Amino acid sequence: MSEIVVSLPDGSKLSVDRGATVEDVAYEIGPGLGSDTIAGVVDGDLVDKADPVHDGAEIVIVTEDSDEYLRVLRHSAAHVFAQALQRQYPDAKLAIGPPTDDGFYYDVAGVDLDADDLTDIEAEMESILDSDLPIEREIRSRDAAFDTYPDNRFKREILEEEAAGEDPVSFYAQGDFEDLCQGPHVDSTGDIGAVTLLNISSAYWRGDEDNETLTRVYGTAFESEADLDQYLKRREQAQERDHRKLGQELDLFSIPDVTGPGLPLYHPNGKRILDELSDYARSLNLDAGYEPVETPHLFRTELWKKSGHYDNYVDDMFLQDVNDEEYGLKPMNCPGHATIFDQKSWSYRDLPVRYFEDGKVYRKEQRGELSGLSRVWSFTIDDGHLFCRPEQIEAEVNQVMDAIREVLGTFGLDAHVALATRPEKSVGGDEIWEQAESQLRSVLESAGIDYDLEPGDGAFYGPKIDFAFEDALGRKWDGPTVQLDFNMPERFELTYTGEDNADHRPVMIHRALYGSYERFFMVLIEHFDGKFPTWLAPEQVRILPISDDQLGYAHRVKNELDDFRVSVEDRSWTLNRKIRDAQEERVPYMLILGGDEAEAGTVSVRDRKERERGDVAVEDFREHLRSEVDGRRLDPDFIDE
RNA sequence: GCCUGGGUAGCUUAGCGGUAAAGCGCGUCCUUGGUAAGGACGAGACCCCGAGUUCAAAUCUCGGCCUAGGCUCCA
Repeated sequence: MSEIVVSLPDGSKLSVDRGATVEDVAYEIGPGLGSDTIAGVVDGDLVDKADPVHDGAEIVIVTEDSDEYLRVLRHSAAHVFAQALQRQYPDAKLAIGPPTDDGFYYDVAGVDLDADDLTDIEAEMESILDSDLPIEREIRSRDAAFDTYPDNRFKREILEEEAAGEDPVSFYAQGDFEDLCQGPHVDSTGDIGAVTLLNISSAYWRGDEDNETLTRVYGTAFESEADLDQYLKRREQAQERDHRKLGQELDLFSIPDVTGPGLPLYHPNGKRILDELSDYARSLNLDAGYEPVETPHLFRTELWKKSGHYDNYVDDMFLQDVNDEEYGLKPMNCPGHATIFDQKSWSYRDLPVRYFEDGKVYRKEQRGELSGLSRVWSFTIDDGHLFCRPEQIEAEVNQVMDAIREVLGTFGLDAHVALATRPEKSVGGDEIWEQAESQLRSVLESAGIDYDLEPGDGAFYGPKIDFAFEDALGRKWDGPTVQLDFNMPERFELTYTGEDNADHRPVMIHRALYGSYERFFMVLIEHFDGKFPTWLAPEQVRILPISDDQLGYAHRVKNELDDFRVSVEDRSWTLNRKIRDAQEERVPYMLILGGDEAEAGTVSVRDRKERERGDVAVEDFREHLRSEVDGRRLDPDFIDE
């Protein structure tokens, strides 16, 4: 019998018989591993342990201790859901039910479910786990597979497309249930320690909005009840951090019905934070050689016809007739900035030219997409555009990346970085695209940044580097960005005079350090759980007199701290009550003043981390505050010292 | 835009055919307190909007608006 060679995670090679399965490989490595094998990863794909391996394959053996094991277990949990559903709703048509990053879902048709029904299904699932049904792989011919699903067009479609040409195909069976499936699965339903169904929603068949809508049930599963409880607890805590909830509780912003959807109102507390963010971005931009500009909110649509946005996005623009002429609220700031650039002639010596503006834009996003501050109709971009010579791209992008990384560092934020390259429909020649993409890649690599390559995901006008943040519920949102643009300079016929005294086309770079203030604010609220660093906190210090007798002294202390956002608590409450209120509002520092302090001319400091220090000179506290705020430090650290 | 839930005092929610209830917040008074809720009294609601069913609608039906979770989209 001939042999083939496979490679293992530690880089070693192993010879096995041709036709060997994943499980055979595991036994070859060691009998203990062989018997523990649940599944395998072959060339990056999760497969059943009974799948054959091929010559040169990279093999990872999956056991109960592997990272992939939870995925396998959740896939099996999806089958258990389907089994339970079919028992209670025999007419339900199963479509597809894969594992996800933190659970599974199953899309089904032909049932009318609501959230209350999930309880019963869950109970049925529990009983399937208790029955500890063996999960067995069955190989069936194509014809037999089609016969299994005489009236389930989803499964038939999967056989025709995903499993095109496969014969035989695999099924997995457990008790009274079977499902067309590639696997892998755990050995028995009893191996699934804990399951729960989380919510019910809908999805288009194959994610195409022209297709029918299926009912999607989300759930998750773990090896043990304890793991599940921990997950549910963490999920609950995350919901407590939701920026919409905190925005309400901390009086930061609101989006009332009367103002229209996706049109947020910033209250004084929220606006103070936005102003600090804006000042910070402005100082970074000024240091980096940007010049502030300002453009109006309303323009002739002429401008967007010229930029090309009108053709592509007219349905998402807010338009208005003025004296029989069409105007529109700006959906982008770049055409305005390009037009400023175009108002005079430039020498190559002047480049790069860099403009920035906190520019409010208006986009009529799909109604179902609006969500708190994450996706809105009116938002402000910390928008910068720079115009440079092609050979300056790398240096400029580098500078922008440095600024973005400084911002992330200041807030202690993590972001996913992606390089998005040329899409199918694009403008600009091959040469400039290749040059630009390689410059972006070289910036990322020389900075040692981990990034995902997203081929074909660039804008039609140029490649880009995007930074994405996760919200409290684990959803990803785009934030800071650097985008090259070969289109706009062309459309606006922007030029500069080169050394050769001829006209040349500049490259335009769009960049934002935050993305939009709205979304960045959302990220910060959730990231800090409302406990903003002192420099951002709407109220930095609250003075709590123990009784009304100290009110006079409290106001004198406030005056000594008038560089900062300080208030005096003058409600006639007990000290405990005052502390509780300040604590719940996440005020970084409380100064507690009683008779002793008033007499000594000192203050007693408590921070929101519940640490205290008495007998502090106001002067010392003020100096500390100055350095903490100017240093944009993350946590109140007076009491660390 | 699509699917499924939901909209009741400033906030969080209960009530689900007989015109409204609680906690917090707010106001007044008492209390003047030493590191996370002192007490009493009081004010506060076109029960999202419009139409329909009914002797009677916050409650049932339909439409609209807003909202939540997905899906689709995102210059």
